[in-house]
Amino acid sequence: MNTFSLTDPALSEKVEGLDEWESAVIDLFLNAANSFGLPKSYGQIYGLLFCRDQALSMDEVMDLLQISKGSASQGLRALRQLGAVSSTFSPGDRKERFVAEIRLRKLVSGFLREQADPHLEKGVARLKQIEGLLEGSGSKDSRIRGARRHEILSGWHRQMSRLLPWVKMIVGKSDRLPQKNKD
Amino acid sequence: MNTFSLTDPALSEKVEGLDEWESAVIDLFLNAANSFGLPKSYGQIYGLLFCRDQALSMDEVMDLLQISKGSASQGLRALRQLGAVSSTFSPGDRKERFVAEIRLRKLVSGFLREQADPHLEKGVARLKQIEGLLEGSGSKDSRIRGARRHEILSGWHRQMSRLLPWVKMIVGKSDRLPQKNKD
DNA sequence: CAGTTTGTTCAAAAAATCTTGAACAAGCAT
DNA sequence: ATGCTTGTTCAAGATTTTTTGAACAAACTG
Repeated sequence: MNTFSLTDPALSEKVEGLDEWESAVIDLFLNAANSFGLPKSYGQIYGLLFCRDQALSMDEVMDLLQISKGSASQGLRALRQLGAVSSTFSPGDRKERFVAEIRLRKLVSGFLREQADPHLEKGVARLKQIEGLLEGSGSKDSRIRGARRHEILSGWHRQMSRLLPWVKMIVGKSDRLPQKNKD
Repeated sequence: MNTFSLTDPALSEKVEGLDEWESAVIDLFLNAANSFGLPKSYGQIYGLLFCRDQALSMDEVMDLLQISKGSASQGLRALRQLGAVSSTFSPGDRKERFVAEIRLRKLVSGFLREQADPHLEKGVARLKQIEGLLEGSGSKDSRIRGARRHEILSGWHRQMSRLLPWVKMIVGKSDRLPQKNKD
């Protein structure tokens, strides 16, 4: 299936199957991933797939981005978990192939589902823990102050919980004016 | 003004001026800071100030959290920059004292202003750069594909730009029903 | 079944990030 | 001015996170 030998010396300079604009897009996503708290390699992988029309195999991702097997494997898995890439098995080929999800709404809601929602849930637990600690030690003054803070945090939690669904709705809906989109 | 000597040996065990619930709240913010991509110490500092009614000096922050001068100084400066803490100079005292901003809307809008807005601006530059690169090298096919991707990215940028104002509005407004708030 | 191909895992190396503390600057008080 | 207090800076050290690649498992192939 592979038409050239794995040890072909002519291959050593075959790097850079990327157009300039593709490198720029990949770099853009690298930076974006960084500021979302995701590893740079995730951004690179997503960026590469975003640029391409056809699905790429893990090998191709490794070659084009010059990253290790481990990074490619872990990155693709995490991106699929986030809903940012999906994979297909073309029949008659054992390779799994990957494409980027390009609907912003899907990306955002996947990100929120995986990152924000868990934090909100842990928040509930934390608030209960603090509530418990309030009975314990400390002066009466401190306990009153603690109760106030607990209320504030509960309010924040409530507001954030209400915000997230709005975000999911607003993004991908082109404001609120109905407008053709191919979603 | 300071009633005890700086070298008072009785002070060496005076650590832990924190109630249990305060430690829990500080830990909560430590984790929150982490997931927002901010250093843990920023979270600790904010958490401590959040717990307290009176403004604290940098020294007090250092002592109570057991962090270094450098961390305290940088953390407080960054938090002020984010609008998460504000400082006052009480007359007759040379120390600067800090309090936490507890209005969620202020916190969110400060965060967005400092973190999201700059990225959107850099995004514009990046898009223009890609646009330029599209003229350059690559097959005609590639250039068409690149132009498509550029459109998609522009659309995303537009949507994110529209989203942020909504977030700033929704948070702190208790849904959209008018309701008394002391902002 | 032995040999391939494909993908995962994880411990160790590399890289990025955060923290520390000593040196420094600025301003007040004596 | 001299000494004290307060706060900043930044290079070096500590810590955390990410990447690598070799060993492994699974599934197909001939």
